[in-house]
Amino acid sequence: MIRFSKMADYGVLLLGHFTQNGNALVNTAGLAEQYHMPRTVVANLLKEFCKAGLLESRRGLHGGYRLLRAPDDISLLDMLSVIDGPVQLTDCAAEDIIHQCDYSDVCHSRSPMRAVNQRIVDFLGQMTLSELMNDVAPATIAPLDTSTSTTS
Amino acid sequence: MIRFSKMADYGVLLLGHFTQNGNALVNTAGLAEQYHMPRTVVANLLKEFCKAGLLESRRGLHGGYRLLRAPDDISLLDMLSVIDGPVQLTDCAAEDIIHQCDYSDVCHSRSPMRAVNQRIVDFLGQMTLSELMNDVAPATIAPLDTSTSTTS
DNA sequence: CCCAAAGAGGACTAATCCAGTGCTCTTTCC
DNA sequence: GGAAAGAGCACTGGATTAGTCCTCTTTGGG
Ligand code: FES
Ligand code: FES
Repeated sequence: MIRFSKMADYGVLLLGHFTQNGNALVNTAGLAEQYHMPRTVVANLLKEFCKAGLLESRRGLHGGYRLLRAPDDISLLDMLSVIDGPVQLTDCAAEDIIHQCDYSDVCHSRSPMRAVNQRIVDFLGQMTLSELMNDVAPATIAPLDTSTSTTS
Repeated sequence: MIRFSKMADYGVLLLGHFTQNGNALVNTAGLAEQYHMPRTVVANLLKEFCKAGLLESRRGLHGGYRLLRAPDDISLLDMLSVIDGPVQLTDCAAEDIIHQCDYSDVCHSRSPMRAVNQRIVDFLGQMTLSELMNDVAPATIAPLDTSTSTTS
């Protein structure tokens, strides 16, 4: 089954919460209780988002987290990248891979696969946190264009 | 890292090979050698594709596999489904899930997430094996449409 | 001034999943 | 009848992931 990690699910849920709280500070314990998730898991996730610059934190008594960027300036890709790392559907899908993989001599789909990967990355990058919370329908992903070359 | 399984990579590579061989029978040992993959792995993959109706097999001496459907009638989604199972980016992304997940009471992104999932499924479903072998550029994935509802 | 509440930063563990292996059975051809 | 090839499983070792735990720092309040 092709799936984001469970942590990513949690992460989206939690970040979603911050869009509903203005810029008030929200603490780990409260979130863990409200979303019935393990406290430690929530703590780890928020720490990661904080390091990645999606949230800002306030330590000490009455501390907590709040969004650092606007909900429509945070993409699904941003969130996923923090937790699941880059979208790299196949080994040689990474944009910056120059050195060929073990199968480059016999593989004829390197370039199309990279293009597929890029389409999905772009799509996830266009999907914002606000849209995720607003029940909108995502755009469709256009099929491959068999004559134009839009990627490297 | 968000990734298809390694087996899926192998699978695409192998199916790709069949597009270049007309309808000649190709056997496991030969493929394994040519693609320097473990014989057992190739065998397992081809068996799966065969069960799924993408390949047909001929047993016995001089047996082997060949494509059962035309290369432009086999989508990337077909191949991935056989090996990695359904694309279900989050637990509640499955189309047929009626019963709500553990977080449905606090989650506001169920519907958009399912739509995201569906867009990706559609995209993978449009990508054919021929296109994968022809170095074409995949279509773009259009951004979310915030007014129209194109999904359930 | 000291304590409690909260985040920071790691390391760690248990359980799950996946890639790869192995074996036996059946089919087919010569 | 024997060898080559696929069918059908069940299994294992290693990697990955979910979740835990502990200690340190920061902050505010009494
Ligand atoms: S699998 Fe790496 S070049 Fe195709
Ligand atoms: S996570 Fe299941 S309803 Fe949103």
